[in-house]
Formats: sequence, structure tokens, C-alpha cells
Amino acid sequence: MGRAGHAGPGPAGERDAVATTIKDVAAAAGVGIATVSRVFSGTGSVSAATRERVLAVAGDLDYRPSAVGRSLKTRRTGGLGLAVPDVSDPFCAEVVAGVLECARSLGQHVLLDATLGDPAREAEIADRFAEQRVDGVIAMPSGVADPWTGFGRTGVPLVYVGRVPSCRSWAGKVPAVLADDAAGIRSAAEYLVGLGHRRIGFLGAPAPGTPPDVREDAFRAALAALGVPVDEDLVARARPTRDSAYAAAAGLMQRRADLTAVLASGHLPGEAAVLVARELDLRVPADLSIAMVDDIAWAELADPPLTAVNRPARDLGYRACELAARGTARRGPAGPVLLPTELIVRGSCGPAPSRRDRARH
Amino acid sequence: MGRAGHAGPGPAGERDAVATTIKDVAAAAGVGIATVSRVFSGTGSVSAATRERVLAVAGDLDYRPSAVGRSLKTRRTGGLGLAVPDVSDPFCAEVVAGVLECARSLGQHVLLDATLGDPAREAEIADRFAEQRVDGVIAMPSGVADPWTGFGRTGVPLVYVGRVPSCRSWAGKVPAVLADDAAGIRSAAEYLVGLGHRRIGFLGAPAPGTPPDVREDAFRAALAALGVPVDEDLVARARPTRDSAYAAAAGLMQRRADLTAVLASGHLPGEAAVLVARELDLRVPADLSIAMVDDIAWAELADPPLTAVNRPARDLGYRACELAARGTARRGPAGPVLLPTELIVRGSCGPAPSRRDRARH
DNA sequence: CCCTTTTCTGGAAACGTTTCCATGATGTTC
DNA sequence: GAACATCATGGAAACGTTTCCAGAAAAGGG
Repeated sequence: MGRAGHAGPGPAGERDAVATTIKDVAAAAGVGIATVSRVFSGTGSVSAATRERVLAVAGDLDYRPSAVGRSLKTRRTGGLGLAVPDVSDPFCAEVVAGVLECARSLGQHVLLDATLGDPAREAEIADRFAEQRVDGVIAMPSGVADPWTGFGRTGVPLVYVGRVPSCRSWAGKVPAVLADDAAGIRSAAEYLVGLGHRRIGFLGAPAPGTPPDVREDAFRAALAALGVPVDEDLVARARPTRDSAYAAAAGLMQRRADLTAVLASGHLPGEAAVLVARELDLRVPADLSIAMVDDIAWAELADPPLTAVNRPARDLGYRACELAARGTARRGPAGPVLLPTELIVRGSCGPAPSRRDRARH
Repeated sequence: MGRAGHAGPGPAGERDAVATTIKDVAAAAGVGIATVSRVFSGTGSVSAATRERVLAVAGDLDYRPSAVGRSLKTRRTGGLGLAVPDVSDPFCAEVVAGVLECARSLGQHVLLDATLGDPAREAEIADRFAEQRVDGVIAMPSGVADPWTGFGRTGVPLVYVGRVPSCRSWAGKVPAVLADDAAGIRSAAEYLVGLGHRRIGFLGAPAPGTPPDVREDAFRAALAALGVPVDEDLVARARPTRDSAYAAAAGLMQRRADLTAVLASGHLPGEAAVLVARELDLRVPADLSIAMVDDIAWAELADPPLTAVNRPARDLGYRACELAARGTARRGPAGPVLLPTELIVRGSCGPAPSRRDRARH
């Protein structure tokens, strides 16, 4: 009541403004709605004079074609669903940025949601995307289970980015854009071994399912290839939270005071390693070398700056979006796209201290 | 042609699967579409038996109501538009996370896009949101101009978050959720002055429009209130990019070797200050104290850990989303919501070095 | 057992587009 | 100048929902 009764002196009629539709424009311009549609969708032919008039009228009426009406008819919404575990994680954020960039260049828009690593939430989000009839889905799966495959079946292109579900059922049936994590870990491991390190701690992801995680595998393989025995006691695992990472790092580094280097499989364990080293009064890199995966902003700000394996997060997002939007996704299995990583050497790794050096300190 | 001719042995009919509609369900369940609609929308009354049957059939057919059809009829899409300058900026990312959290709890979804500080892009995004008929818009405006106000006029709730356009035309007509930047800056300034600092550098934002920026004003006001003369030469400005921030910081700190503290108005200038101090071989905090606005992850990782003013980014996003979704936004002017900041004291600020100390070094 | 109320149900009309089709008006070609 | 191709245009039928309305069935009251 309040609103309706009060509509008097508003400057430009605006109260509960119902958006102007194609009919209004047609009426005002004295043409049929089909003509207005043709003007705005660019299809068909319209005489220059008519086009002018329609555009003018549309401008006056502040007409904007409704994507809802259009989508209903054309069966394309122009939207892409994007689900990542956590938008405030720098890696995820960069992936999102890449997707946005590509989506924009393709004229698509993006529905974003965060899974927070919760399978239930993941399923809800997938449901919502389906209901919204997105044209494609890009997902960074967080866990083992996989609520996403439904899309493939309904003909909506689905692309994994940055990670694939760890359940075996996946088997490359869904296209994916990944960083070459194995190569990244290998390069870091080789670098550390090259500096003389033999007792290298590894801070990895938990392995809830059967397969122990790509990076952990890669770490073992790299050491083995270099003839360095793998000490299982030096492999620690943590969930992707600050607390869990810190606990794992602290546990490992206190238990094994003899290790000379730590390789963190992500920026969270990397951060934890730095903090624990500081807590334990270890000088980096004199007492302990630290390297991590993910070359994020603070790597350069830490003191000393951290040696890191860069994953091309932005490109991952961009490429994934291309696949999802183009629908190229559906052509054959094709296997995952692997993007190269790069070892960025900074000051956090040094030669392995000899036993005497360590004892003296 | 290829596709149509080849549809033979697919396992479960899936080829170019047209989504099942309410009609299919109605037909298969032997009821009218109105009944199916009632079952799914929860409105009206349906006998238990019928509901069962409909749900069963819908399950078999993997039916999902189309949000497009629904939106057309109900004139609500359930979507919120969110535009931020850069998703990979930690502050923005946190705001986005807050919005997502709130949106989820309200059953809305989020269309995200990045403006990159480009007014043209901002306008395009606003256009797209309008076309998509979002139910509300949340914008972190980047510049002076303001492509957003159009929404207010069309009855779509619009809320600014984190920042308001610097053009004067704004005048509080649009609701906003902001951090109390002035108070934040003041607390940091008071803290530094309390430590004995008198020559404090300020790294701020550029002032392209008339008003010089809230934080810069607050800085001046705080110093004045404490009886410290403001030296205009100590106020440097930069655009919100790494390069610009670095240049500004380097310029200021080289030009004025006598300054004893730097207050950075954001994490980018903060980062720049840390790097320049390192470059110039200044010990923090012995030679130079550094404090910044934005308590982001690396503040704790820097060495020494950085004293920072925390802005409740996540809450900003959450509150803004509430306003935008609830439409509470439209009730009166109400002025911006100000959320409190907090000074997090860490190790990067110390007592001002006496002149002798500095000379000796 | 009839009348009234309540509960269920289906038909049909929107909602704002696109697009097929038919029609009339122009141009073009010999 | 007749036959024909081309262009410009409007009417109408989708697209997948919700929701009003009216009718049918069930329930309740005397």
C-alpha cells in the first residue's frame, strides 16, 4: 500500500517499473515485434529507416532485450557454471580470473559458486547449474566423489580444471585442463637433490581414496629415479586448511630434526613450513631449504623469497573455459590437457648443510 | 548430418538430449502440467498419492524444472550480479566469498564479473546484468564514473561494497556497505605517532576526481588532530597496480631518506613498501616502520610480520548481499553501513629511531 | 440423503523472446 | 512490360513455466 499510494512526485516515473518489452517498442515504433527482434538480434533484414526508428524508440524507452525470453526460445542461456573449492584461495582465484577473461571474450557470463570441499554442497551447486540451464560447466572438484558427471550425460559440456576427482570411475571420460604437477614436483625434487639434499620432507594432500595423489607419486618417482631412498616417515599429509597444514608441518619438522629440505605440495603447506621453521628458529636456507608448489604473490615477499613451482592458474582457467564454452569438450576422450609448470628459483633453497654444520648450530 | 545418422548404439539415449519438460512428466504420470508444477513449486495442494507418483516419474525421467521458464513467468531470476575490479586481489576475493556465502543461504545464485578498473568494461557488465534480469546488483566501483545507477531507477536493488564512486553525484542515494576506512587509518596513524614517529610517509590512491580519497583525508585529519604537521611531500599516490605502487613507494622512500615510518593505504602499496625497504637495505622496524591497510594472508608471513589494519572483507560482502537480495536496499537513503576495522599489531613497527641512530647506521 | 464447504485437479492464458511463413512492395532481366 | 528473384514486414506459433479459474470429487453437517 505504502508504495502504490505514494507515487506522486517521483521525477521520472520509476516506482515499480515493469521493464519495457519488445511489444512496447514495437507499438511505439509502429512496427511488428518480429521487426524489433530482427533489429536487436541482427538476423534477417530490416530497412535502414526502420532500424533507425526502432533503435531511437528503444533508446527512449530504455529497452533492453530480456535474456530470459531469449533463452527460453533459443535454448541457450549464454551462461557457464564455475565451481571452485574456495574463491579466496589465491590459486582458485587466479583460475576464476582466467575463466572470466575467456568467458568475456566469448560473450558468455559466469555463474560462480564455492564448494568449500563439501560433497553435499558440490551436489547442490551442480543441481543449481542444471536448473539454470548453463551452457557449460567448469569444475575444480574437491573430493573423491563426483556429482558432476551428470552433465556429460545431458549434453552439457563439462570440463574439470586444476584437478580431477580421485575416484577411479573417472578414467578420462571427462575433459580436463591440468597443470603438469608431476613434472613440477619432479623439477623441484631434482633441484633439491642437485643441491645435495637427501633427507627431504614432503608435505602433501591427504589420500582418502585409494590412489595416493599425483604429486606424492611424482615425488617418490623423482627421488627413486635419482637414486635417493624414499623414507616414508618423511611424507606428511594434511587436509587443505591452514590448521591442518600447520599441524602436519610442525609434526614432521619436530619429529625429524635431521631433514635438510622441505617440499610443500601447495601454498598452504608452504606457508606452514615457513611459519614452523621460524618457530623452530631454523635459518632458511642455511639450516633448512624450503620449496613449494604454487608461485603466489607472497612467495616473493617472504624472507628469503621462496623458490616455487609455478602452475599457470590463469591459463588453466582460460583453456577450461574455452573447452566448456565451445563444446569442443564433447569430441572424443582426448585425455586431459596438460599445461607446463616452471620452477622459479629464489633464495629459499641452499646447499644441504653437512652434519657438522648442523651440529655446531 | 553426421550426428543424426550415427545415433545407433548409444547406451542410454543421450545423443542431443533435449531436456525433459514439465509436459513429459505430466504425460508420463497421467496428470496435468499444473499439478506437476504444484508438486515442484510447493504451492497449492496436491494429494499425497499424486505427489508420490509425480515425484517417482520425475525421478525416472531425470526431470529438473527449468529456471528459464520459471523466471519468465515469475519475473524473478534468483540471480545476483556481482562486479569487482579483480577477483584475484585478496581483498576482492574475500568480498566475493562473503557474497557467495550469503547468496547461498538466501537461495540465490551469483553472476560474477571483473571490471579491471575499466569504465567501459564496467558499463558492459552492467548492461549484461540488466539483460540477464538479475534480482539485485552488488558493485565495487573502480573509478569515478558510475555506470551502475541505472539499476536503482529500474527498481533493481543496487548496493555498493567496499568503495563508492568518487563522483559527487552519488551523494548517498545508493546504499553501500563500507569498511570504516577513516577510523582504520586513524588508528594506524595514532599508533605510529604514539611510537614517536613524526615523518610518516603515506602511500595512497590516486585522486583523479575532486575529492582526494577518504583515506588520505583521514590521514591528514589524524595527524592534524595529534598536532603533527602534515608534510605534503610525504604523501604519494599510485594507481592500484603492482608497478605503480612500487614506483610510488620507491620514489617516496628514496626522495625522503628521513622518513621513519610508512603507512600504506592498501596491500599493494604495502607490498611495495616492503620490497623497497629491502632493496634500500632498511631494517624493519629498526630503520623504518611499516604499517598497511588490509590484513591479508602474507602480512603474517613477512619478516617481520606486518602490522595491518584489518577490513572485514567477508562481512562486507555478506552484508552487501543481504541488502541486495532482500531489496531492503530501496527503503530510504539510510546512509552507508560502516563496518569497524581493527588494528592488528605485529612486528613491523617500532619506536622512531633518533637522529643519531639513523646517522650511525 | 441433500446441501455446503473443502480439497484436488486440469485447461488455458500469460511471461518476452525467436523464427517460420505468407504477403506486399521493390528491383532485375530479357 | 511480363515474369521472376529479392527484400521488408507482420502474424502466429513455439519455448517451459506459474497461476487463475472453474469444475469434480471428497468430506462434513444437519
